[in-house]
Amino acid sequence: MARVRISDVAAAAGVSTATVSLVLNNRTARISDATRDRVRQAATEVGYTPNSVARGLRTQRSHTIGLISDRIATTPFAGRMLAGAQDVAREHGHLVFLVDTDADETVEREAIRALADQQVDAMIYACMWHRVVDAPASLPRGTVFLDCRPAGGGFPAVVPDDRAGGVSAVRALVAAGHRRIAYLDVDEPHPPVASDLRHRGYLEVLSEAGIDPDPALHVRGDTSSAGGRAATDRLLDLPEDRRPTALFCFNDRMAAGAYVAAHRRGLRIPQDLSIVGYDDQQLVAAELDPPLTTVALPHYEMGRWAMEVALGIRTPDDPGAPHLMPCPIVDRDSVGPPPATAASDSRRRT
Amino acid sequence: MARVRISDVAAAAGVSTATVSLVLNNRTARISDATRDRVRQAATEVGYTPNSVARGLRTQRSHTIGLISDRIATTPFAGRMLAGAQDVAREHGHLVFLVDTDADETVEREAIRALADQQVDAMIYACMWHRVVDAPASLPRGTVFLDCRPAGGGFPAVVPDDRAGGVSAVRALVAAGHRRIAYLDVDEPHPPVASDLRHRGYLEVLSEAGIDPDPALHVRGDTSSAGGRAATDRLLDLPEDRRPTALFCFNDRMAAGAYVAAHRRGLRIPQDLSIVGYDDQQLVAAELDPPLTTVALPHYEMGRWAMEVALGIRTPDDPGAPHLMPCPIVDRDSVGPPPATAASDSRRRT
DNA sequence: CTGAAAGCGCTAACAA
DNA sequence: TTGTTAGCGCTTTCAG
Repeated sequence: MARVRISDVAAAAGVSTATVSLVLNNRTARISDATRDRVRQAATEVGYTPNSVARGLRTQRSHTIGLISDRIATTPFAGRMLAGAQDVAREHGHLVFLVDTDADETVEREAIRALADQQVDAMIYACMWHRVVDAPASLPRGTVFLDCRPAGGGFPAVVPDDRAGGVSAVRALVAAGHRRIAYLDVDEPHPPVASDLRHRGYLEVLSEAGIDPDPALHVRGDTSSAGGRAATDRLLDLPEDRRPTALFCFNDRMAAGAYVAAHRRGLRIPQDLSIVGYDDQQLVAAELDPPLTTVALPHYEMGRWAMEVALGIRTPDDPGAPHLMPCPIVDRDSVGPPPATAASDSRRRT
Repeated sequence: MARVRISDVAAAAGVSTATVSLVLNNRTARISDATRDRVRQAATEVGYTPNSVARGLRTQRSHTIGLISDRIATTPFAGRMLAGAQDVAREHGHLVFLVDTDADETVEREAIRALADQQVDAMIYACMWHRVVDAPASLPRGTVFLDCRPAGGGFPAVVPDDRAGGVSAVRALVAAGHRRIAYLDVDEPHPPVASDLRHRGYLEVLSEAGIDPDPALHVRGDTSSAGGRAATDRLLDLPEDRRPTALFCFNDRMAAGAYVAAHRRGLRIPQDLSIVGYDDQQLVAAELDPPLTTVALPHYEMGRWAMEVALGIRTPDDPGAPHLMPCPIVDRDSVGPPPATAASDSRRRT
C-alpha cells in the first residue's frame, strides 16, 4: 500500500536519487546508456511513479488547472466546453480541478483561493452563456475567460461569434427565397449580449439583401418553448401580407415552441413556414419533427481554445479583444422555399 | 506576485514558524492568548494563506478527490451528480479533480495513475447510466462507485432504485384506474440493468393489483423519441379491447415519442392515453404538452452520497450491497383515469 | 508556552 | 558521468 519512492528505485538500480530523477525526466544527456537503461528497468520493476505533489513543491509547477464556472458542469447546456478543455489538458499531462460556484460570489471567492492554495498553474473562468461579467478581484492575471468577457478587459477571453451566427442563419433563409423573416428575440430586462449580436447579424443580412426590416417582425418572448410559441402566435396573427414566411429564433427551445404554434394552425414545416434555431441543443434540435436547422454554439472548440491559452500553448491573436469563435450552421430540414402565395413579394394569389 | 509564506507571518508576528502553524491550525491549546491573537492578526495583515501542496506533502493528505467518469461532465444527462459531489466536497474543504475518460480504457488507466500521483485522498468512479462495470484493476480500494456497480463487488456503490421507481410509476397508473398498462422497454442486445429492474417493479404492481400481465403489452424500442413513437404505434394498432390505456416508458424521450404517436391519431393525453416516463429529463419532461409525469433519477443525492463516503463522513449501511437511492415520482399532467370505453374492464360501449 | 530541527519526496546546483 | 547537498513550504516531535 505504501507508495514506492524515488529512493527505492535508486536503491534497486544502485545509483543515487539524483540520477534516477535525471533519467526519468529525460535529462539523459550526460548519463551513460547503461545506467539509463538500468534505472528505467528498475523503475518499472518496482512500479515507480513520481509523486506529483512533491515534484510540484519543488518545481513550482503543479500541472494542474483550475476551472471555475457558474454551473456548466452541473447543467445540461454547455458541457462540451469541459470536454474541450479536458481533452487539451489531458493531451498535455495536466489535471483539472472543477468548481461550480452556482454564481455565488462567496463560493467563487473561496474557490479562487482554494485553487490558488493548490498552486494551480492557471485558471479558467467559464460561464454557461455568453456574458459580460465583472471579473472577481482575486482572479490571478492571465486567467482565461471562457464563454464570457470581463467587463473591463485585461484577460484573454473566448466567446461565440453570435453576430456571424445570426448572419449565417438569416442568410440561409434569404438564400431559400424568404424576404419576410422574423426574429424571435429574448424578452428580458437585461438581455444576454447574444440577443443584440444576433439581431445585428439579422439586420446585416436584410440590408445586404435589400430588404427593409419590418419592426413588427422583431418580436420578443420568454426563452422557452412556451415563449417561442406565444411569440409565433402573435406573428401568425398578422394579416397575411405582413406575416413572416420564416422565423429566426434566439434559441432552439423557442424554435420548438414555434413548431407547436405552427402545428396548431395546420402549418407544415418547412412547406408553410421555415424555421432556424440557435444552440444546436441536443434533445431539442435533432428530436424535432422535422429536425431543426440551427446554428451550433462552438462549445467544444471554445473549451479547447481556453485551455490552450491557459497552458500557454497558444497566444491570443489580439490580446485586447475576446477571441470570436465561429458558430457553424447545421442544416437539417426546417428550411425550405417560401410558400407560393407569399413568394411573389407578399401578394395574395387567391 | 510572490506568495507569502509562513515564515513571513512568523517574522511579522515575531514568533517562530512552528508557532504560526500551531495557531493557524487551531492547535491553540498550549499557546498564550496574546501570541495567538498576534499571529492571527499578522497572518491576515500580510494576507497569508497556506500552500496546500506543501501541507499535503507533509501531512500526506491533499484534501483533494478524484472523480473519474465515462462522460457525465461533458454530456447533458447526469450533471446533477457532479453538483451533489461538488457540494459535499466544498462543504468539507475539498477540491475535486474531474476526468472524463469517454469510456476509453487507456485514458481511464492513465487518469487513475495521474490522480494517484496527485495524492488524491479518494476516488469516485462514476457512470452516466446505472450500469454494472468491470472495475479497473488499478483503482484504489475504497473507491466509491457512483451510478454503477462493480461486477465483482468489493467497493462501496450507489445506484438508483430502479425497481422501486418502476413500482411508483405503475402504481400511479393503477391508482388512476388503469388495468391495461404497457411497458415500453429498451431494445438492445445488452439492455441496461434498469430495463429489467423497472420491468420487475412493473410486474410487482400488476401482481399486487391482481392484473394478469399481457405479454403483448411489453414492447421494445430504441431509447429515443423515434423508438418510443414506433413502439406506441404498434401498441395502438392492437384491437381496441387489447389496446393499453396507459404507457410506462423506459425514459422520457421514448415518452416524447409516445406523445407524437398519440397526437397523430388524435388521441389526447391524458384523456385518451396516460403516460409515465422515467428520468425527469430537463428539456423533455417539463416541456412536453401536457407536462409529463415521470420518475426522477436521484442524481444529486447519489452524488452527495458518493462524496460523503469518499470523504469518510458516511459509511455504507451494508458494505456488501450497493446503496439503493429512491427515485421519486414527479406528478405532472400526463396521467388521468382511463377513457370511459375502456374503463369497464376493456368492454366496448358502442 | 515557544523555538529548533527534522523531514514529507522530489529536483537542481554544484562537486567530484 | 554520477553523487552530495540544499531546499521547495509546511507540520510535528522534542527540547527548553
